[in-house]
Amino acid sequence: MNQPTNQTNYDSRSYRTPDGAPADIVIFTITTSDKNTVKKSLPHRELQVLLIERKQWPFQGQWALPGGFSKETETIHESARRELEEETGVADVHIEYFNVYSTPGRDPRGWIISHAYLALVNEKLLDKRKAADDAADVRLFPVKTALSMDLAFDHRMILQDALYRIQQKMLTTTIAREFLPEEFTISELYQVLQTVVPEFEEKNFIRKITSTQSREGLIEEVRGSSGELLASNRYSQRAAQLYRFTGYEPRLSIYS
Amino acid sequence: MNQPTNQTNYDSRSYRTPDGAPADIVIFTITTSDKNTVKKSLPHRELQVLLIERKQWPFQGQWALPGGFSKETETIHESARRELEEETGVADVHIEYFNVYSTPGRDPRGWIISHAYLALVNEKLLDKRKAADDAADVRLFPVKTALSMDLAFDHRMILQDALYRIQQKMLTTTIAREFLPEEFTISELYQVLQTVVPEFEEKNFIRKITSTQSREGLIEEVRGSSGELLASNRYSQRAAQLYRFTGYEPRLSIYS
DNA sequence: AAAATAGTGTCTCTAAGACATTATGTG
DNA sequence: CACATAATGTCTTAGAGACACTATTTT
Repeated sequence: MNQPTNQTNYDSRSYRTPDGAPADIVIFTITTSDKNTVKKSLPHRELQVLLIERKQWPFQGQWALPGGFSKETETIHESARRELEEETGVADVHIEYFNVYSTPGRDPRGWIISHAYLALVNEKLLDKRKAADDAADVRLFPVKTALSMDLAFDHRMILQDALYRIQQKMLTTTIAREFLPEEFTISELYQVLQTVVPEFEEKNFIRKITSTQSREGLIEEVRGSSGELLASNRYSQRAAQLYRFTGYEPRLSIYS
Repeated sequence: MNQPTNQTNYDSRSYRTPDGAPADIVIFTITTSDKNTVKKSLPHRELQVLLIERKQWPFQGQWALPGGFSKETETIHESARRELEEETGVADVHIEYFNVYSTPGRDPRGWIISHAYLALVNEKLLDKRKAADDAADVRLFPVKTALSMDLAFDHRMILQDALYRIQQKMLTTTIAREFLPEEFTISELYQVLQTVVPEFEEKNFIRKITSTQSREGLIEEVRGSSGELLASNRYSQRAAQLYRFTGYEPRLSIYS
């Protein structure tokens, strides 16, 4: 690309250069499964991560984060999105960059600098893929389980860092929406938050989240065509008010 | 490093590999200069960024962020710290990674993936360096000025992203401490916040920051050996109470 | 009626926010 | 005494936090 003329004495070949710049992706989803209770009840939810079993050296037979080498003609971000689509069959989901891993020796193939992304994929979207190729070498694991496994490379650390990041983001942004349908009940939202951040606990959550002044329109009631409030009884006998995110993202500050 | 034996058919030389993985560093500082008022007064503060003038192709003669290629034997983080120390003469300051830049063609020297760090350096620490080598090719620029300049590579965008990040962090963490002495007055803290985030405005700032319950020990009064409160009259006739950060970092949440 | 979730009533306490007022010490 | 910053007084409003209580619908 536009090589200048006075390229006096620069030659990249005179330096040792990296052997690759892959993107690795921590793909999170939340699975839901019905509790077998007498009545309708809230489902059991669990935070899962997608792993693939390596077929070749190095770390053959071990589980690893999906990922792949980026090409000269794309940004690493594009590489990550491509990889995500290959593994899950979905595009246009939340994907964000969070760290780089470059400890010497982290990859026996050479000097390989890994760029770690995290993606949040709604279970609904993953289901399609599952039907298509139910390969035994691509599986969802509960995050807790994955963290106790002997993963390839430094992927355990990457997963740990990703978990920390998603927990932080879950409480400070509205990414919880990625795990929810467009319209959801307060209980669903609360469950999702608790699934990702087990320590999160707010008594009177419904009170806080719906108080007008402070939350100032983070979520809003869903109304029908004639303005009446809409509710759902997916999870309970008594129908619950449906809400949706408004698109408003509060700015947080420790000084106000 | 520990090459396994069954390295069946992997050869990194069969792929196109990157030509370098540098770290670029956005070094922020806040300069203070006395206003010429009749009485003692708060100084004028300005957010500055350190730039260096390029001596070679490419972008010869243009200003750029300090940075350098990372080596195979170090992490990129170590590379960034090394670079920071070379340019400023200081170690052990706040430095954090924030993004990667990999748009094809961003560097005419080839496929070069830049890792962007931001560092916060106290003006006091930079002064030492200034005396040592006052090279005209290393200078502080007000951030606003730097953003209007034609910087080398995609450094304008990197600077823009770094500014956004530091503004966010300034309000959600206690990094303001990096720009303050150990012991500071409420006005100093407020000034630093406003210097980095001009939109930040809190009437009754002193009330909020010192109210016990909500801030719950973010800062604390400085006391002398016999327990008496210590104050400073650096900036005013009436001495102001000195405070220090406690080390406590509040966890923020939009849901509570 | 019991189960399971949804939502309200009510109370106390304390912070938020606004704004005027007072305090301090020196050129 | 005027200047420039520091800090308090006072008032209103409203949320936070806790917990008991009521509501809804199906098996």
